[in-house]
Formats: sequence, C-alpha cells, structure tokens
Amino acid sequence: MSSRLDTPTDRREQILRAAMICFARRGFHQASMHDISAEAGISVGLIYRYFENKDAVISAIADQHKQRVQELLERARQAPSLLEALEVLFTAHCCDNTPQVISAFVVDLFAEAGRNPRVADLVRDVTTTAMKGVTDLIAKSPEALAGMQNMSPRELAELIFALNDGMLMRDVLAMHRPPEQIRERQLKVARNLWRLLFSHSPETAIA
Amino acid sequence: MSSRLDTPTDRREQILRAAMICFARRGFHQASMHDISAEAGISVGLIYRYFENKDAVISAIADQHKQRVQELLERARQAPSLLEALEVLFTAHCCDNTPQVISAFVVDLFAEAGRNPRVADLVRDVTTTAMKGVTDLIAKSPEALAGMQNMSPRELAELIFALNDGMLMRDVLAMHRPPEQIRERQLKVARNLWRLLFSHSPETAIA
DNA sequence: GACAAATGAATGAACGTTCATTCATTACGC
DNA sequence: GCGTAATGAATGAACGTTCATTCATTTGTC
Repeated sequence: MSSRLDTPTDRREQILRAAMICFARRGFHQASMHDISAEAGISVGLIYRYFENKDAVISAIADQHKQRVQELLERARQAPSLLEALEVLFTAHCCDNTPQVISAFVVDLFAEAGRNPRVADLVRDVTTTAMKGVTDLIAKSPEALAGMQNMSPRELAELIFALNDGMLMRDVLAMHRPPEQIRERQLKVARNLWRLLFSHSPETAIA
Repeated sequence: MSSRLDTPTDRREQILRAAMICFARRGFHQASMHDISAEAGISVGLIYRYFENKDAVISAIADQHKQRVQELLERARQAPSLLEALEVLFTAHCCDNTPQVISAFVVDLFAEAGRNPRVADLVRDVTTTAMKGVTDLIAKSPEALAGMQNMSPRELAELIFALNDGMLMRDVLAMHRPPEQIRERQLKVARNLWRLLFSHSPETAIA
C-alpha cells in the first residue's frame, strides 16, 4: 500500500493539514494531539516522529501561513490594476481552497501572538513584509499617484491592512453563512474604500 | 477588619478584575482557575461561591465588555463633532484605565466567538448595537451629510468599525510599546480616514 | 531478518471542580 | 455584659478527567 503519502514531506503536510483544521475548529490550545491524529487518520505517536512537540506544530502552521501570505502578495502584484489587486487581497481569506476556516485561524494566531513572543515575532514579520509589498504596489500604481489625496502610500497601505484585518475579524462572527455571501460583503467594502479613495477625481473613477 | 472588599458585589468584581488580567495574559483557556484565585489573592473554592463554573466567569467578563462598549458609545455620542466622536471610538482601547490589556482580550474574545456559539451571539449583539449607534451618529451629523460621497451612513459605519477592529488586532503585536505611542498611531489612522472622507469638499476639511 | 514506519496503551502533570473543615462574626438567652 | 450557639465566608487537599508525551510493541518493505 504505497500511496503518495509515503514521503516524509507528504506526511508532514498531511499532519499540518489536519492540524490546521483542528486549530480552526477548536483553537490552538483546545485542539488536542489526539484530535489532530484522528483528523489525519494516524496515531498520536506518529506526530512526534515528524514534530518535536505541539509548539513545533503550531510554529510550522504559522510558517505555512507566512508562505501563503507571500504567495497572495505575489498574486496581487500581478493584477492588472490597483483595484483588482485590492480585490485579490480583500477576498483571499474567504475564497481560497480552504474557505472561511482561515479567518478563525488568523484571529487565533493574533490572539496567540499577544502572549507568545515567538508567534508575535513571526506575525509581525509577516505583517511588515506584506505591508511593504502593498506600499510598493501603491507607489508604483498610476491610479494611486493620480487620485490620492495628501496621503503617503505607506499611510494608505496601513489603512488597507487595518480594514482587511477588521473585516477578517468580523468574518469570524459569520462563519455559518455561505462563503460567497462573505466574499460579496468583503468586495463591497473594498469597493467602498476604492470609491472613497478616488471618486473625488472623476476621471479615475471606475465602479 | 472590614475593608471595602466585603460585600458580595465587591467580591464578584474583585474576581472579575483578576480574571480579566489572567485572560488577557494567558487567554481564556490557558488561564486556570488557580491563576485567577492567585491573582485575586483568594482561594480557588471561593470563586465557585460566586460563579457556577469557569464558563460563567467568561460569560460575566463578556457581559462586562458589552457594558463598556455601551458606555463608550454614549461618550462618543456626546462628543461635540463627528471627528471628535471618531477619535473617542478609535482611542478607547488604548487609553482606558486599563491600557493595552483590552486589545489582547478583545481579539481573544473574537477568537472564542469563532467556536463558542454563545460567545458568538454576545459579540454579535455588542457589534450590531454599536454599529447601529454609530450609524445614527453619522446620520445625524451635519459634517457627514455635507461631505460624504455616495455612501450610506450604514456603509460608512461598517468601514469605521472594520478599521477600528483591524487597528485593535495590530495593537496586539505592539503590546510592549507605551500606550501613548499606540494611541498616537491610532489617532493618525482616524485622522487619515477623516481626511479621506471629507477633504474633497474643502469647506468641511478641518485637520 | 533487519530496518524504519507506525501504533496506542501507559505515564504523570495540570486542569476544573468539589467538599469536609476552619474560624471570625453575629445572634441570642440570661 | 457575658457565654454559647449558629452562621456562612473562606480554605485547600482531593477527585476524576484530560492532555502532551513516551516507548515497548507490531507492521510492512526490501
């Protein structure tokens, strides 16, 4: 019985995928190693062959999140317009392959960052990297240069990120609703922000 | 030796104050009843004279938070201008009598809401009430009526709330920094939002 | 049969919760 | 006022449970 789950790397990812589901469902500290092993369909002990302990699993999950954010940023960078880039950023966490699971996880990640310095460092790292990326995105965008009021790209990026995180937090309260609905609301906010940013110079207004 | 900690009400509040500190420090589920009793300077068993169980303590803390938000809304309502009302809302959680403790707690509260339906209901309740309040605040404000682009008070309130929650999430990453610094950054964002909202109609621009 | 992969019962620490017990305070009979 | 009985706030050791972690054992591969 030699499926594609045989290499150590695949096993690690299988465990991380299960851990992600459990963490999103019950939180970092309420999800037990048994929960994770059951979700992955393996034994408890096997997890300890691939991870030193529970904290290592949490760290690996956080690293995975960092990678995901960087990929997202890359996708946004390749969008044809700033508006579309913003839409990519705002809807990422409600239409990814793993739907609204992500919001719950990210909020939990921030909560954990509030008390676990190692997690805090990683989240800070992700945040500042992403912020720099979006700042560049704005600085290089012709729309922004044309329409923006006396506000630096940096300040605008801060605004966008705060808004995005805030929406994400709100998503947690609506986890029972269908993902498309959440995505729709998310898009509406992104477009409102857009309107706010550029509607005063009618030539650049789009929607 | 009859201090002011003698009445049952005071005891309850003493326990809740300690619980709040422990929850902010370690999170709802990592903070133990022993932690709380030690922080309050009483025995474990005594907590169970005033609260049925740990969940009841969490619920009471959540209720307390609801009250705090309502008081904050009242204070915002009495501000002389919409800008000042916004500033009250945006800086509340970093300059209250209990400083940045609150951000960590609120983020944790949302995280808990993601998996505990009872907490979710309460947080939703607080959120919608506060949102209605701010929507009214905007609808009745002369500045808003004058300057706002084609955006309803409701949509604007949503934007403000998302922004506020997002900033709060970011605060968790800066818990080591002095509160005034956090407050300053918070104010800057509020003023930027303000600028965004109204600077295109120069007569209403203030800052 | 040798080696690594995988198991899951066993371990002990930590947790929420209970409850028999203590003891300062109050109420009462005289 | 004084001695005694009753009270209930407060204690913290003890209980049952859950958890992360370990490791002797089994399974599978070559």
